[in-house]
This record gives sequence, C-alpha cells and structure tokens, in this order.
Amino acid sequence: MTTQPDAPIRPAPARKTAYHHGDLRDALIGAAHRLIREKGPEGFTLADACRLAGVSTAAPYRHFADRGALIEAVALRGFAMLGERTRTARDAHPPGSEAGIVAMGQAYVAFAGDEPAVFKLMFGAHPAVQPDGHAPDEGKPCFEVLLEAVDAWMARTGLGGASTLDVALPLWTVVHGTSYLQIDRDFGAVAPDTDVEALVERTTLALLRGLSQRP
Amino acid sequence: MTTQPDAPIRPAPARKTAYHHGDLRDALIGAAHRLIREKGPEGFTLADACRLAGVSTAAPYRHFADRGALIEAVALRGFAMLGERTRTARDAHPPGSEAGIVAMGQAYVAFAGDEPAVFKLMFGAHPAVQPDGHAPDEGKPCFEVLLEAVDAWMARTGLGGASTLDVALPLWTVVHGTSYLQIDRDFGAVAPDTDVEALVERTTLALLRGLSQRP
DNA sequence: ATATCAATGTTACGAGCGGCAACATATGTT
DNA sequence: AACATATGTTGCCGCTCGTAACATTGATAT
Repeated sequence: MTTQPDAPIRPAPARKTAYHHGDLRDALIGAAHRLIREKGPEGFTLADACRLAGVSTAAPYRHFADRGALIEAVALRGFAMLGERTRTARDAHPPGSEAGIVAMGQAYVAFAGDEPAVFKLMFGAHPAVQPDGHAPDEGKPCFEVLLEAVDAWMARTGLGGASTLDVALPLWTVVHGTSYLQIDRDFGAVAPDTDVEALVERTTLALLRGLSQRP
Repeated sequence: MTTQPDAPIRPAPARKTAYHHGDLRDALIGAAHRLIREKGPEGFTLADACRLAGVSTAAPYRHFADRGALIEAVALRGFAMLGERTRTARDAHPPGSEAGIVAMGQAYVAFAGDEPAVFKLMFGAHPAVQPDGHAPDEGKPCFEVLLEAVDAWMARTGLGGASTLDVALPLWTVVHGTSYLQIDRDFGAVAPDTDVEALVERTTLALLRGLSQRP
C-alpha cells in the first residue's frame, strides 16, 4: 500500500511509541507528492515534507540519498498512474481503432492537467544522464502501450513501408506539446478558450489521415 | 545594446570609480542568462549572478523586485531571439508554402535545442497569472508570425470552413512537444536516434495533408 | 531471557541563499 | 554650494540542504 497525497499523514500502524514512524519512506513520498502538487517542484521543500510527516529534517536521509531522490520517487509513482490511465483509455475502445488512439492521447493530456507538477517531474531532464546519452527508461512501459495500439491500427489499415515509430513519435509530440501548453497556460495569451480534449482529437485524427496516405 | 551571455562581464563605460557599475541591470541579465544556460533555471543563483557581475548580493534589488523578476527578464530576451529566428526561417521560403511552415517549426525546435533553459523559462508557467486566467502575452508576436504564414497557406490551398487557429494550434503542439521531448532527452529511452529536424518535417507535412482534406 | 547489532529516529551544526534595513557614494539639478 | 535621487555596500535574519554524533527501537543469536 502506498500513501496517497490525500491520505492522513500518519496512517502507519498504531504504535506505543512514536519514535519510529513505521513507514516513513512511503509517508514521505506521499507528503512530497501533496506538497509538489500544491506548490510545484520548485517550491517544494524537504523540510516541509518532514513537518507534514511529523519527523525531523534529518530523518529522510535514512531513506533517500537527497532531496532529488525523494522527488524522483514521486515521479516514479506518476509513471504508474499514467500507465494505468492510458491502459484504461485503450480498453474502452476496439483494438486498432482510431478512437482508441485518440482516447489514449486524451488520457495523457488529462493526466498532465490533473497532475501538472508530477507530469513535469516525470519528463523533466534528469540530472543523471547516462554517458551514452540514454535516459532512464521509467516511462518506457507507458510508451509501449501506445506502440501496441499503433501497431494494431497500422495492421488494420494496411500501412506499408512505415515503421511503428514513424507513427507513434508524431502522436507523442502532439499530446506532449498539448500537455505542456495546457499546463503552462500558454494557450491563454493566444487562444484562451482552447478545448484541449477537442484539440487532441482533431489533431490526432488529422495526423493519422495524413500519415496513412502516400504523398 | 544588450549584454550577451558571452560578452565580458563588465563592458560598461570605463569609469574612474567602480562604485557605480554603469549598466548593472543589463549586466545582470547577461550574467543570469549565462548561468541559467549552464546550470538550468533551478541551479541558478542570484548570488552567482552578482559574483559574475562583480557586485554585492544586495545590488540587484535596485533593478529587480526579486530573483524571479531577473529570471523573467531573461525569458523576455528569449522571445526576442525566437521571434527573430522564426522570421528568418519564414523569409527563406515562398510565402504560403508548406516548406516555409516546416522551416518555422524547425527553427522553433532548433532554438529550444540551443537554449533549452531559456526556452523552459519562456513557456514555463508564470507564478503571476491574471485572475481571469489569461497569461502574459510576451510570446504573442512570435505566434502571430505563424498565424500569418498559416493564413497564406490556407488562402493558397483554398481551405474553407476552418479557422486559422484550427491549423496553427495543432502545428504549435507538434513543435512544442518535439522541443520538450528533445530538451529533456525523453526520446532517449525509447528512440535514441531520433532526428528531430526530420521528425518535425514529416509530422508537419502529414498534419497539413490531414487537415486539408475533408473527411 | 538477555546481550548485541542493525535500522531508524533525534539534536546540533555549518554553509549557502534570498531578501530587508541602514548606511555610503556618485550623479545631476537648482 | 547644497540638496535630492539613484545606485551600490555592509550587516543581518530566517530558511533550506546536508552531515555528524548521539538515542531509541526491533530483531537475532546465544
């Protein structure tokens, strides 16, 4: 069981003594999640999380290397949530359908809207980048759900000559860009009344149509 | 004249005394730009900028309300740069051409790649959001360059029934998403050898094709 | 049962940063 | 020459991150 950000601070086993928290690691992740959600990743403070968990400011260092490690743990939770929502969206539509791909994209953007700060953590550049330039692949499972759906769609529409990535990457850029523009309110200055859900649908469908015809 | 981040620290007029810097505001923006470019917006420290400019840590408060105001000034410079690069890309192609729109998108992504930290500042959510939800519109001029190009393209291809925004917003999401995925190395875990320039071209052309046909 | 060890808390501290108040110096206006 | 204003300095406070040294608990072995 993981402590959700809305859960009470100290749901751990009732103990005689309060010296040992019982499940501090998980409680800290929950507290950090809540605080990051409220104040954003920048405003988040390790000391605040400690206060929320009712623990001294040195305690986290028994469970996390440093502030960044705790933040990363929150990001990891985010990928689990995103994967779940993506699969749910997929399962609501026939396999290989365009509607399914649209719904997955809308789920992506909706998740970003619901958890903007966590979304940024998940995809924000990790300071620890491998020397070979390969990033850590926590998000890979999520992407593979999309890859399967695209594969099914390509098989159904008999699209020859293109690879799965040729379709999946453009789709990803659309929903990722829409997510960021929504989160950062960048539509506001230019098209304040943008309905992102409809935007994703129109753009995704147009993209699929454009990709499926030989020029 | 604005102090570029590569310029010497104290290019201001040679004075008898060093007490007054002479052009501290601009020098601080230049220093901040350089530091943010090197260490990212998070790692940027007002004190570092002061050291770079050879000035005490309290001096900036004569020119900027706080740390955030200095950062915003750097972001403003970014919009000027982006606008210039966008217009240059446009002018290299015939008006109303798809090649021009592609080139503008590639310029957008290339700018993000060259100035990732500044790019994030520019589009990152401003803490000061108007109560009506409208964001400050420093980026509007850049977007209007795209709007004009899309207008010309729509006029040329005789696309009826759709508004300019119906085309421009999808295009924006593509290049914005590509920019972020490139900056944060998120392609790395999934498609490490992605050529973003080619990706923008393929995606933009497919999108334009898909949008220009009645379903 | 009890002694010991490892895990997991605590307090105390130092360095660095952001921001303010009070003071100092240059510039320019009358 | 005298004053007002703009601009920079020192000194200070509160806060955060992270480390070191110490304290408490639960588990394990005898």
